[in-house]
Amino acid sequence: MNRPRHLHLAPGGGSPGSLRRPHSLPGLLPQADWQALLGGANPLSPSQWQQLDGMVQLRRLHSGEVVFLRDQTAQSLVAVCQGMVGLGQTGEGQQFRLERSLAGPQWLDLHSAWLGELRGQNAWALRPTLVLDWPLALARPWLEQHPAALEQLLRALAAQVRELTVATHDLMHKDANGRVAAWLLQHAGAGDQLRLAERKREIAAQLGITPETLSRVMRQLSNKELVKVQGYRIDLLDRDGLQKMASGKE
Amino acid sequence: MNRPRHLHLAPGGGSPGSLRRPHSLPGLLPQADWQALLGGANPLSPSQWQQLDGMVQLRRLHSGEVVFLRDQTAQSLVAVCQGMVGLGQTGEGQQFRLERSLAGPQWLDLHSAWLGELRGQNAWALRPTLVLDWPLALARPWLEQHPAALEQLLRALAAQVRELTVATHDLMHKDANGRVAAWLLQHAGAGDQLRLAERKREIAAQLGITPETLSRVMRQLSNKELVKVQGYRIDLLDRDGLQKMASGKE
DNA sequence: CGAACCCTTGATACGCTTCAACAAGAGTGG
DNA sequence: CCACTCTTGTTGAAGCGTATCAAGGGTTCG
Repeated sequence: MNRPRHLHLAPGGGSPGSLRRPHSLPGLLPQADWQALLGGANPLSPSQWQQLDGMVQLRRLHSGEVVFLRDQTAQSLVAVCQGMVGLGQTGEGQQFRLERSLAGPQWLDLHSAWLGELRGQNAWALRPTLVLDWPLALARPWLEQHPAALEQLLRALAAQVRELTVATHDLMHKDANGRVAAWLLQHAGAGDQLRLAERKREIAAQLGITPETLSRVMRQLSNKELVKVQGYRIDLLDRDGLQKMASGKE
Repeated sequence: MNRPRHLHLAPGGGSPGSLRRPHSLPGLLPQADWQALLGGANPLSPSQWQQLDGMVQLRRLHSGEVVFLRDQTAQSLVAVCQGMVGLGQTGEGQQFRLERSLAGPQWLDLHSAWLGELRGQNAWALRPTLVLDWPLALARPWLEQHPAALEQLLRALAAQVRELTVATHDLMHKDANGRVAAWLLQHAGAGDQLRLAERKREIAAQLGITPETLSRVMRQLSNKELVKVQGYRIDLLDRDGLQKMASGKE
């Protein structure tokens, strides 16, 4: 009912292979990474893995397919095991507008089911993706027997609160330059090189700006020799300068 | 080190009494409302109340006093028992910039301590306030013995995720008119009348706009006869019109 | 009374969006 | 192989929305 009709191929320019969208689902071995989702520091036992596998439902999704819709009642915890999922509202004309994207393995919607509310956002696969549904009716009693896992779930929820708090702060108080600079620093991690894993328009959407503005900002950063842009490959030339820009100064 | 020196009296106009800021702390009986914070549906027993009271530290704060600072390591769960607390970052010149305000009884910072990180935001009393600190080192073992309470905590965290998600969405996709309209509808609840419990500049800050813009938007709404403004008292005249404006249409 | 605070209103400036056009890459079908 | 289409990113010109700066009125406090 929605988005991509064909989705030939992804970006021009450097066009990293990771962005290609084949019609057939590649080797997504249908397996959940429970250690990443629930384990944390203390490892889970093989029997626990088995119990968990028995409770969940796995779905392999093509690029563009719906994970859930915002007016559906939430009765399960949802995670993306592999691939990438977009979260957002419906804009004009039934089209999805991206607000956030999550790469697996990561929890996708932990909060709605606990509140017994609607999902609140639409979720759809941004590329071939493996998604996990864990009905809360099964999860709740299991978690009561495994407080360590429950605490890990709580930690994941806490991390989301932190991320969203930062996001609202940036939207309120940073201009486009600052948000882009902050995004670059965050996604570069330790290294000074970074390869964009999403289309630029998707990055722009998550920063709350238009693709045109992102393009102009990148050129501006490039002119100031803060970064070097080659298609989807970006080198950070001046971290201090970027940091200053991300702080809103200058 | 910061904000109000005197804070004579609050707003002009209608000037609701709830906004006055006396120098002496009125009758804040130093008691935590555990039922609201941890109970939820199932009631807590008197012995549990006692245990909890023994673990926490209560602080009575004057208007403007600091609850915590953003570069402090979080080792406790913090809640507002009574009064009102502002959350935000430090702007230029060591001044606090409000981003969110929470009225008691409500959890203030549930997430930082679980992550073992810094607070990330400053928190200060917006009026005489009773604040609760619950060291995580004590809370964690107690919660393992009381899974129902832990689940309630998780629910509170989930509610914060939902709120923040809505906030980021609004900041990304709604203009000032839409955000104000949405705010009015949310805070009016069922009734068509609503009395502002904060200064207008604080409301504006939470909406990510300047006080000037808020004033202009209110006049615009008033001219369209969507609302009737009398100082700090606001009557909603046309909920459908406001809803339409909040949706971004028109 | 003056001082301090708040809200309001007006004029101006700036940032970003919108609209439009263009180039490049990649599939499609002749 | 070509032209054709559809995508993405880029660049430019115009316009809207909001911030900024400045001034004035209202209220409370000392």
